[in-house]
Amino acid sequence: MGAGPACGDGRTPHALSEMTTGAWASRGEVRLLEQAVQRVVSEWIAAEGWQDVSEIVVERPADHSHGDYATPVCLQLAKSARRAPRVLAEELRGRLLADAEISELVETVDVAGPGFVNLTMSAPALSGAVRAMLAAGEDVGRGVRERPLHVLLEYVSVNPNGPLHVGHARYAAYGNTLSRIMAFSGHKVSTEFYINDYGRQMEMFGRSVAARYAQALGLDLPVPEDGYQGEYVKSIAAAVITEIGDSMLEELRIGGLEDADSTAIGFFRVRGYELVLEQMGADLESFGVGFDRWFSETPLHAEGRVQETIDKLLASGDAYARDDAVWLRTTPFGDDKDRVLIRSNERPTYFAADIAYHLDKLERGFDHLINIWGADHHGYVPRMKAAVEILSHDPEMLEIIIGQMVNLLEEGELRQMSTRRGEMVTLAELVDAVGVDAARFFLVMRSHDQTLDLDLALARRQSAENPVYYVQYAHARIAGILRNLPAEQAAWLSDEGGLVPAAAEGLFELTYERELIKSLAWFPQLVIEAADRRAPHRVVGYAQELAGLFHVFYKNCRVIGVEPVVSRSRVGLCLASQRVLARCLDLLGVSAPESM
RNA sequence: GCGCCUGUAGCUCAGUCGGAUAGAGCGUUGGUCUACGAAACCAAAGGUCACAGGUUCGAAUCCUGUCAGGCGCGCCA
Repeated sequence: MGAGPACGDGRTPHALSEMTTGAWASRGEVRLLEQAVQRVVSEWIAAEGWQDVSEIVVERPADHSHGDYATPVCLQLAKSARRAPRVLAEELRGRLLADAEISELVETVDVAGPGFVNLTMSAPALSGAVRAMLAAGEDVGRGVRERPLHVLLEYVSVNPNGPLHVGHARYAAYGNTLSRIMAFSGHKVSTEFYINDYGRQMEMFGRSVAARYAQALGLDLPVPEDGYQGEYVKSIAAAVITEIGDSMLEELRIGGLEDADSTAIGFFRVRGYELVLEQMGADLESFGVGFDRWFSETPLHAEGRVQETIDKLLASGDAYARDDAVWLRTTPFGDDKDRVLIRSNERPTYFAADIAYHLDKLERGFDHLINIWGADHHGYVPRMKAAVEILSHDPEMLEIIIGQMVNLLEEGELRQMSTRRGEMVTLAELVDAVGVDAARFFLVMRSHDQTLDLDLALARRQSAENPVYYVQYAHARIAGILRNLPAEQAAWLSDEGGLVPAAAEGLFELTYERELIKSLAWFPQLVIEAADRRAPHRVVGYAQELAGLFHVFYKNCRVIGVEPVVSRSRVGLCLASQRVLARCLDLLGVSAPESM
């Protein structure tokens, strides 16, 4: 796969959706029942000569009375086999029970409903799963890819002309969490912030800083009509004054703000954006978001690389001149119209620089490029994908993830944000209000293509009831339990391998234990799904489910003061639960407290 | 007008690429700490999955149309 014609459904790039398994599973410590069932079914289909089904579904039924695993495959096969689903299900049941591998892992195999085959795990399968998790240690759930990809993930990427607001915070949290998940799932991920430090918006920003600088020194230069009115610009101007005093004032008095190429305006633009960028880096860092590289747009222009890229496109015939401008031929690749690279005033467009940037990415040899953009840029997607396809000849090389917006509410009232008017709630303010953990958890809790309502007043007031604490509490609770184990029991922890026997009387026979183990055993697959579907919010949902199952288990199952074998195995279950919870929180960039 | 995203409980949202009786949190009501952490647990109430057709053994999920909301449709970035 990978080299053939595009066959993706547009939601998952086919290059990334190859079959994979968690490390501890693929090492053979646990033979996943699911895979064994799939094997038996496909052998059966081949033997009978039936038409293959697209995927042999083996799922965890929502209803526990339907067993631990279930497959509806007989319903799908009925037509091709020309036999009643329940008859097929009975035959499959026999085949499953006759299989050496499955019979060991399975307690019961039942035919139910219109033709489902339901399986329940055997005690050895349950204890084997826990033993394998403990053996994997901190790496439990880490994925191994048959073909790991080196992915470049670009996100946040804004004009450095103002503080990051909560909309940016969402993309920062999403992108950072995604990078952690993809890396943990077995890919190699590099992250990058593209600094849009060039162009008209930045010139306007430079003028705005200059105006505030002049004003602070008693020269009445008004901030331009389309300039940046926010208070933070005054702070920047003040910072500049402490650095250079009034040494730029005279030049502003003479030259004013009009000439963008003047040394004064240029100075304020550059110094202003450096200060903003510094703050951005600090804010992101304290938010748990770091980048492998910060890539500045300006050198692409200064070093002539934008022009080189355009020349290359002209030479290949993908670009052409018309109406005093230069255009890129993007329509053959699904765009509505061709796009301008060089304006009739001879200045290159933002798009032209972005192409040069993406050419740079391609030349660095990544297998796959991912950009995360806000919904307000989605109209830009077809031209960018067209450009990368022209450069790479691979329509799937670039994947653009569109994140929907954040609606900021205050007591249910919508608050509009505008960087230019300086009306916004910043990332830093959000973190001050609710803390990093709650902010990150909340921002990735929902699917990225759902607009997110964030009520600041509510978030502030309910901070003690935030769902993040539910998960953190489960982790802290386990830590507390293990910390307070009596000496004899505490000694068990030094021999994790000996905690859970392969089989014993009373071992994991309660529903609470079984449900918890099943959920834990699902984790490696959850990681793969969250990574391949670019869906960090699944990790949140999973962590909540797991925490809930642990709380119920703990409420109903004594860990200490029961049969030694049962007691030891439950300590093992606590330990495995704690590790998986800690890993989930780590993937989300949320702390896993030992106590709270 | 065209394109993208969305429409599921009072509110905010999940829903394992088409599976069995649609779930969670918050909110509401009522229970549970003289054995390991009550930031927890248990129970109750609450649904025309926007609407109408279609595809099939089976649809919240896929297709078509309608309605509603958000975003976009520059030689701005």
